[in-house]
Amino acid sequence: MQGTRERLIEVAAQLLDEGGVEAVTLREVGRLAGVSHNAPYKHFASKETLLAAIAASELEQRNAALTSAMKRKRSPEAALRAAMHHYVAWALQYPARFKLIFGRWTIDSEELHVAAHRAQTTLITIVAATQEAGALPAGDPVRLASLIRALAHGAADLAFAGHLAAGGKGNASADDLVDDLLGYLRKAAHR
Amino acid sequence: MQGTRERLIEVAAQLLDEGGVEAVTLREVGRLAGVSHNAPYKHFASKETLLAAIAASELEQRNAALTSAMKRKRSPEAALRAAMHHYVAWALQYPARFKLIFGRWTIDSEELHVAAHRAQTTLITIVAATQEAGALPAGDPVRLASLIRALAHGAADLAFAGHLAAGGKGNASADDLVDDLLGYLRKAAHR
DNA sequence: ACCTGAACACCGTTCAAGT
DNA sequence: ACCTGAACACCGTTCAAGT
Repeated sequence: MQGTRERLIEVAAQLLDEGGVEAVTLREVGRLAGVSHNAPYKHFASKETLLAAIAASELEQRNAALTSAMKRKRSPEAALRAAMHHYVAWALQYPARFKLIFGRWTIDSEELHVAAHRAQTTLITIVAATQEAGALPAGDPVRLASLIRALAHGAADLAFAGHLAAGGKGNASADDLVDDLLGYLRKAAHR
Repeated sequence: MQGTRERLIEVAAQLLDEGGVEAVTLREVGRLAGVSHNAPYKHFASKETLLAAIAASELEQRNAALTSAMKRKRSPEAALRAAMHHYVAWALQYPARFKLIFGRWTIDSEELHVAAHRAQTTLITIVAATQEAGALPAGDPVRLASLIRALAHGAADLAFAGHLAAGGKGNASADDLVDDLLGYLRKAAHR
């Protein structure tokens, strides 16, 4: 038996996945949670705060999944590739969570900042290890991690919206683009 | 003296820039345009249709600006770099338009598809020319254009949301990431 | 401490009229 | 052909109560 607060978050996340952020209404959340339409205000200052709580919880989960998945890979390069493919797959399967986390936060949640920073740090570590293995060009790993993350992010976003090379040959999935980038970077490293 | 339809689009675009898509209410649009709150329904089937009209008009404008800017560049490589920097600058200056165009379209506007396809074609042409000049790796220009566009898109989106290497050294702007990618691709081409 | 019901000021959309 | 005012079914949020 969980508390009302946890049930509200759970129900809201479900609505989010089913119909996007616009489907998350406090009234429907309350109804599904079996409380009145304004009971959420006893646990969250506003609808935005509830959404921020969902985003933070999702980021934590992603982080845990990422770090545990990393340990199962033999080479840092394979780990990096797998991490980016997971990122893309997650974004395409849960687009509303993806958009929620990477939209602009009107709530300045400390929890959210910490989780985002941790995710970034994990990626930087993998990038640095891949550089040492010679599969990525030398240089600031922070900046290189940003490059790789930005590509995965953009590819996932365009793919979801249906803007990725619609029709004809030359079609590339978001995963293909991730592989292309890592391939070019590997080539750029070996000269 | 313009028609009501044009004034509605103009006013709605202004609200969009000022307060994002959530600030665009049909009632406020009507008020600013000097008509009743449901006059927009005589010109657009729904709020979504009005937003789609804004997106299409914006895409056309971007396209015109892009093609005219291309002609002023000496090399295809310089043209490509300038095009991506323009894209990023536009996304950061008009984030609501950016999100509107690259969000999922619930309206299947033919106008919108045509404009998006034209923009893609323009970019592919530049990419192919840059390949011939030897500043990009060989291979399918459609796929390479997708890679470059996805990076610019992701970098702009992360930069706007404040998720790009927050704090510390190794900070990279979206423009930096575009330059980094083109640099690596150039290096990968010359081996 | 946690919850409820009524109320307020908004929405998008529809409809019966008006010119 | 284009517009209006009233109405409907929703919202987020607040507030005075209740246990």
